[in-house]
Amino acid sequence: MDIETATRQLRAIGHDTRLQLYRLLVRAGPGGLPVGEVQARLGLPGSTLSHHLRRLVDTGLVRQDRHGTSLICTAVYPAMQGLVDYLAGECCADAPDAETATAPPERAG
Amino acid sequence: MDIETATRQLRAIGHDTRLQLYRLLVRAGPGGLPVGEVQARLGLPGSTLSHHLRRLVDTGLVRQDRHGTSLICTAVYPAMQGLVDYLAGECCADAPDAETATAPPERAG
DNA sequence: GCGCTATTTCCATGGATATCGAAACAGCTA
DNA sequence: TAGCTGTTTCGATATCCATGGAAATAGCGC
Repeated sequence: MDIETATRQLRAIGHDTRLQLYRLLVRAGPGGLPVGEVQARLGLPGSTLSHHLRRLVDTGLVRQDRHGTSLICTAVYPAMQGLVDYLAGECCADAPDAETATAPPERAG
Repeated sequence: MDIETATRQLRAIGHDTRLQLYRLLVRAGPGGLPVGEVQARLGLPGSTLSHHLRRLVDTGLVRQDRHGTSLICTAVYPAMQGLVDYLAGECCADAPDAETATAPPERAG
């Protein structure tokens, strides 16, 4: 997990509609949901939804698989897990001794 | 932690410069760093840095305290902890049974 | 191939963000 | 008060982002 990937994923879910969308897919479970179903539940125009979905897919947080004419959207759990792990490990250590314990030596300075 | 706060915080760190900035403050520990020191380390113009810092302070991820003429910036650990907790709990449960545990009845089917 | 449903791309528009120089402001010291 | 250092606000510009209607594409069944 590099910092660039992290920021892109963070920005992807840093939007009300997209976070709701992602939550919906997470709760739908491994079976996922077709785009049309998501559209019906969130009440969004197709083009807008497609735009947001693309963003999530693009950053690896969501996967899409064809199933007939429908496109099934599924939350990619490991991706979010990796992001949470990154935040907790790299950024969220609640003590400065993390520098000597888990954090790599400061490269920037 | 409501979804609106979550998205705002996510968007705040969903930016390369701001995530680097936040990491820097986390690694600096509870003692924090003055703005000038951060500016020197990241090599940013003061106005740009101030803009980003304001964003982080505004969302509660960073705190600022006067110390003479310097302004000490400190990472607010509980804020990030809350965000990580929210992501892990609300969004990152790898099973649909989260619906029966915490989810509202949006289970239209 | 034709028609049907599901989904995306195209295009335009309005709004938010990022950037940074210049000037203003805050607090200390003499 | 004058002057110094540290930090923010002002102002302007370029860029990215969000939104959604209309047209195009993808796959299925006949």
